[in-house]
Amino acid sequence: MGRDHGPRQCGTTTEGPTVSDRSEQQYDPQALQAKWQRRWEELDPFRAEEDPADPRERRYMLDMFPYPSGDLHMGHGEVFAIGDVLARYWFHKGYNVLHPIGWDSFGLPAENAAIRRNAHPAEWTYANIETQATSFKRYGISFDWSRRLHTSDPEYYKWNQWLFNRFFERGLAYRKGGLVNWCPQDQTVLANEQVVAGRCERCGAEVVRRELTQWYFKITEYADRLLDDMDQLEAGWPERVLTIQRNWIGRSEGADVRFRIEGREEPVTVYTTRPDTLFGATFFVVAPDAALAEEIVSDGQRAAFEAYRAEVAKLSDIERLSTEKEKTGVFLGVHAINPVNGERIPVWAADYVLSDYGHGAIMAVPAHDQRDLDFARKFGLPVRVVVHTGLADPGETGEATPGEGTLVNSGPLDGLTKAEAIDRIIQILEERGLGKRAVNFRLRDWLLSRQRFWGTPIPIIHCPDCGEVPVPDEQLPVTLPDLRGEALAPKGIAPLANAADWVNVECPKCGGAAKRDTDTMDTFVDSSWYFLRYCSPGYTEGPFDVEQVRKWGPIDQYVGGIEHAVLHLLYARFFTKVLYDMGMVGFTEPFVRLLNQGQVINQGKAMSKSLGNGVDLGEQIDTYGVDAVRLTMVFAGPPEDDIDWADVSPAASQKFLSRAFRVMSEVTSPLGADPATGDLELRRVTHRTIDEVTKLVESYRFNVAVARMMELTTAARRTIDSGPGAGDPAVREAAETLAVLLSLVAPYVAEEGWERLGHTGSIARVPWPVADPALLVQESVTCVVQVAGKVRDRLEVSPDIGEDALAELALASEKVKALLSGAPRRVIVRAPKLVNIVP
RNA sequence: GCCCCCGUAGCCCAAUGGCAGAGGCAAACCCCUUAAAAGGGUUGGAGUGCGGGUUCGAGUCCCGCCGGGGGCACCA
Repeated sequence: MGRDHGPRQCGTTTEGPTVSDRSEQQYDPQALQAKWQRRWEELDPFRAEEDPADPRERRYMLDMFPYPSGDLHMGHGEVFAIGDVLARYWFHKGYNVLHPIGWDSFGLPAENAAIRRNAHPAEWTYANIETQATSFKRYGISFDWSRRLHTSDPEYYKWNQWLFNRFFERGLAYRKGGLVNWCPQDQTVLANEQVVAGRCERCGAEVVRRELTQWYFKITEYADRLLDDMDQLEAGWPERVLTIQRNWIGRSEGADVRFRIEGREEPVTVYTTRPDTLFGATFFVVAPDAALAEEIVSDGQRAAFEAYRAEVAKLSDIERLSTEKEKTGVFLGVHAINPVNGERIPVWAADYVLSDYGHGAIMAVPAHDQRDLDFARKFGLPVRVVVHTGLADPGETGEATPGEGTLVNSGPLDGLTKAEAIDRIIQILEERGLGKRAVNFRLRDWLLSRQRFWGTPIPIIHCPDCGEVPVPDEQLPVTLPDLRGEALAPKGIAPLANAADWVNVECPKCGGAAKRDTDTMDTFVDSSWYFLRYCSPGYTEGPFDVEQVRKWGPIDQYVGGIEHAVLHLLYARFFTKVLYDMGMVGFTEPFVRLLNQGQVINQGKAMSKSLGNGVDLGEQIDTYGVDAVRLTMVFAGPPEDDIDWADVSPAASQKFLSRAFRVMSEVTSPLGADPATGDLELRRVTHRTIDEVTKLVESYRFNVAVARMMELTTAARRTIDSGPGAGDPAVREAAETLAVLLSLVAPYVAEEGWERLGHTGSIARVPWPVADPALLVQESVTCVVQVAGKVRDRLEVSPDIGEDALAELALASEKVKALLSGAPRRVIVRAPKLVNIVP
């Protein structure tokens, strides 16, 4: 990008100081950046004030903190540019704003880099953090740098461990064995939320199932509240995110029904959303990996069952979940008894039943459930219609009939509708002790242990006598041992197990020989509460100062990508509720308003090395300047939309900023000139712009707000060139307004312009302009006169004209009269802008 | 398969149910200039994916298609 940004050498430069040195008014972004970055360091205009005596209303603005994977990229450029519009707006509005920054600095890439370079993950991590911090400062985001935090600092992750202990005490952190998602590439287990379509969310490798004992957070205990509290979010969160979370939590209502299995003492419970179809159950299915299957299989069928189970275990998630896959299964050689009609039905094992949903077993009603029907047809099992829907017999067509209808073949339920039958059968089951109403969730507990190094050690000591013993709070943090290079290489077990000195400890309870847990926490634990830490970043008595969080929280505005809909955002909501129950925070939802910015793509595709379509943020800034890049990000379209960098023009942004800068530089009226004496037409534009930009910023329509700033610039330019000229006080008013509005998006040029207008200090805290209502009223408006919906005439009328007067005026129009024969049937008047005459 | 969102000039995008165009890119032309760059200015161009409906009036509301994006997807 060999472009010269130095001051242009003008051939006409004269000796000594001159009044109109043209280079003086040249827009040189790089020079402004250097100058104002220094000034901001001195002036420190973005510090959040903790003083309780400060009367200003508080606002908390937060952007999702970055992972230090290298320098900032285009995506960061977008989020932070958008977030800064709101943060800076709040500064101008006179709020006491908290706008912090930190780093989500634990995670796998650091570890992989360390293995490659035979180094410690911290070296790579903290070097990248410094690079990003420098870039952020250049990018001019209004951060309070004094609150900076890094989750990989022991001062931070100590509190992950402290919180883990609290969760453990409350039974919300527990260990259990079972089939888990294993990423063979990253050599670690994953939470359900981190598996997308059977692949690792991080690296894209196909996930396999493994039987392992792991730590979990009991997020399912909060499933109901996570769902119900979304009512609080309806106003401030995008509907899309709420829908994704609702789907993910997946609440369903139905009944638990107890079936006896021949040869087994205890009845087996199944969950069904269609208890009304109980009389249509013709077989029973158990998940092959459920303990129940192993237990009840008959001797004669055991070999077949074990072979089947082994085959199923080999399948990857992608194969197992494929909708094209034919149903498979094996008869277990036993029968279950239908509790309502005493019928004997065969028990099968099949992998379309999941061991970890409901009770790992189902009653199969092939007539009214497609999956059961597919299975029944494959294995020749009977199909019995119990809900008459008017559709053809599923046994014949292969199409199950899950819809509404009238119950048949169902004893006491015959003749009832589906809804009536559900209520009735639940009543019958409850009376006879055979079942009860039940609710189920798709959400699973959060698997939080990871077999990797660069994360928070789980503060548990395994003692042969005492079991799982938490590391006492006063011994926290459990810091990471000093492992580097090859020692971190994934071997299927946690790297921490390699540090013998670290692993072998005394049991805090009995003093006997014991071992530390060698897993680390999912890094989503770190980000589940960091927003609370910012309120008191140096606090040593707990994860955060409860009093400070009470003052700042909850977060008024959160900005980040939608990819965290069921990851970070769900986990953070869960943590907040637990902390609420612990009495540590006073709110149940952490983020009042959420904005999901889109992605920056290029030529229709996500940027990637393999496509070679990457755009480098630093290079864009070098070429066009920070302000132009930020303006391009904000102006490209609605913030939620993706930005295709091939469709936008940072060069054009730079041109506009140059124009705006010249307007601000050319003002010749003195500071404090009374705008009331200035050009009325320009004043109207200025005040209309203030009014509109204010509303547009508050409703996130930043791209339109920028368009209005462009119009104001054009209007001022015109007044200077072909109106009353640069000395008119209205031009000063327009230029000063422009500087403040523009400072949300292009802070450098705004600061410099503000200074050239004769002001001192930073523009950042200058009060937001207020539109004069008198200047918003137009002298006359154009009224459209339609006949039968077609525009036939225009009238210049007073804005406060009455309906009757306007109608009269419209009917008096020659053009209208020419089209009317006789009295109109109807006249619709929307004063002062429209009259529609229906002939 | 089910659910959600989006289709407006060549392109990115505006438009409380009320004149389809605010802004930008690109294009063409003009001014400034010895020339170019920079700068200033002017102009043209869609009837809103398709088909119905409601309404005095539909880009906007309703129904059905088509296209694009996203979520869930053996969750009983």
